[in-house]
Amino acid sequence: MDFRKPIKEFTKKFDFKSDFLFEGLSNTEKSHVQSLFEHIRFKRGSKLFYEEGIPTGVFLIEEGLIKKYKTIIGEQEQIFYIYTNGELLGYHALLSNERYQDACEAIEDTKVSFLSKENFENLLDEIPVLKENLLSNLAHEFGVLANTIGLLAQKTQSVRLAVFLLIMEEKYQKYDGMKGGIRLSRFDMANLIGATRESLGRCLKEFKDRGIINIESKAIRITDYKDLFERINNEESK
Amino acid sequence: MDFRKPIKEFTKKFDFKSDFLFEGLSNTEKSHVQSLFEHIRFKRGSKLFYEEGIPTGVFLIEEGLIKKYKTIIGEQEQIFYIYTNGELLGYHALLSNERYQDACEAIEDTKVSFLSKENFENLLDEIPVLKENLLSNLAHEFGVLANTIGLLAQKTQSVRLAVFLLIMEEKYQKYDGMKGGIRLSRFDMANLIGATRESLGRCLKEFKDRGIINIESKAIRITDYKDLFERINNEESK
DNA sequence: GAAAATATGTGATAAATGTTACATTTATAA
DNA sequence: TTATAAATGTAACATTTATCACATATTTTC
Repeated sequence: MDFRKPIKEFTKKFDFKSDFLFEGLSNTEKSHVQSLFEHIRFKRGSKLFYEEGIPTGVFLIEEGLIKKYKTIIGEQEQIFYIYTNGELLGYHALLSNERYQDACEAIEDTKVSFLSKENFENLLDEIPVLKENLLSNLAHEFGVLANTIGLLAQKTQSVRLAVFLLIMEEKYQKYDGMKGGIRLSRFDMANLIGATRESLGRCLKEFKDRGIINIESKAIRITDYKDLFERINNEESK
Repeated sequence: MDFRKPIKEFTKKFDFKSDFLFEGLSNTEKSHVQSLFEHIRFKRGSKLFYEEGIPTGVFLIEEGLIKKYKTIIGEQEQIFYIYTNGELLGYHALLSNERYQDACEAIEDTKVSFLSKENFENLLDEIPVLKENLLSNLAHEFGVLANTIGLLAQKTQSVRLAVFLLIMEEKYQKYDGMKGGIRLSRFDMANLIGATRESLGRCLKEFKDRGIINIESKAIRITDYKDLFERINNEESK
């Protein structure tokens, strides 16, 4: 039995799906949008924007992997989303006329198409369907974050890890076809699932010992999708 | 020293602030909006709408307390927001032309002003500032949910409880001036902070024994704001 | 390429949290 | 009102997770 389909169905709940934003545009409109893009590269570790920074425009990821995070309470940072190829980011601040409320940093070398604030706002006026799409996307994102809250509030670490492995596998699949496996830093990974680095390590080791995943020099590959998926669905909560 | 101000500053991070939605409207517009409202009551325990239900309109809470929750994975439900007086709810599904993605249930007797889907959509067309306000509010809500994710991912149960006590105190303040204290069921409270009912009970007891809160027949009152607030800010994370 | 800094792995231990089981209180319905 | 159900409190115990203290890679910098 193939678990790809039910897994995809499941991971959808944690996907912003912002790649549908340009759906419903005519070809003329699409190429108009295309013509306004400016292509920029970000090296691994560099930031696309900072918390409290003044919004400059939006970024469409051509190829890359980007973490979105924000400061909670003291100085602790929390990653709450990973973007990859085809996703649009940076529009929240523009839509609400506020400063950036979170930060974005490339966790792999990234190519983006940049659209300046001015061009973006013009486009929104010229192409009404774009504004509609953005609105429905914002509403959809609301559900994704709610699902994440539920996951963190109700599931044990190993289930949380199982979920994020499935999510990250798809992200890396889109990013580079999983050529080099999942290569998130252990810090980022622990942060994502709300665990300490050490606990995450132990969880990973257990998965490895059980033959669920394969780890070679940090790169993780899933070998037993069935186990991960059943673990998520069957395992009782906290 | 009064802790009210810094506490308010802090709890803002967990507040949807949807009560600003009608700001910027002229008096004529305001009374036009008013005229379209239909007044409805919901008894404690009754639902305003269900997950997967077809959106009928939006609800402005006149007086009440409402929990928003959704089903995560199996049949487990997760509460991720509590609405009170002055807040508008139910517009996500309308804006995205989807079914309701979550459910809302009155946890205290509630009076709402209901605006039908049709009237709501007409208003959005007639009063552009309303659409702008909704958009910025959606972007703001995004940040609130991200903060909640960080709280659940990084803080211990007792810190999470401290935060929710401060939040809930303000909600009840708006609802009935804290006349009867915080009266959330232990189930809902445990669900909100991502704990079991028993662990929550222990935490509450500890707070009570330390003189931080007062409990009389389920109703909770905060007696030591300073302690709660410092607990949140000083206590190291998980 | 060597040295320093950073990231990762691991084990012992402590602390936090969940589980089970049952008593007690409070709400609900007949 | 009484009977019944639901919610809450509590304690012993099991499990999960965090902390601490290092050893060992792996990267980065000069």
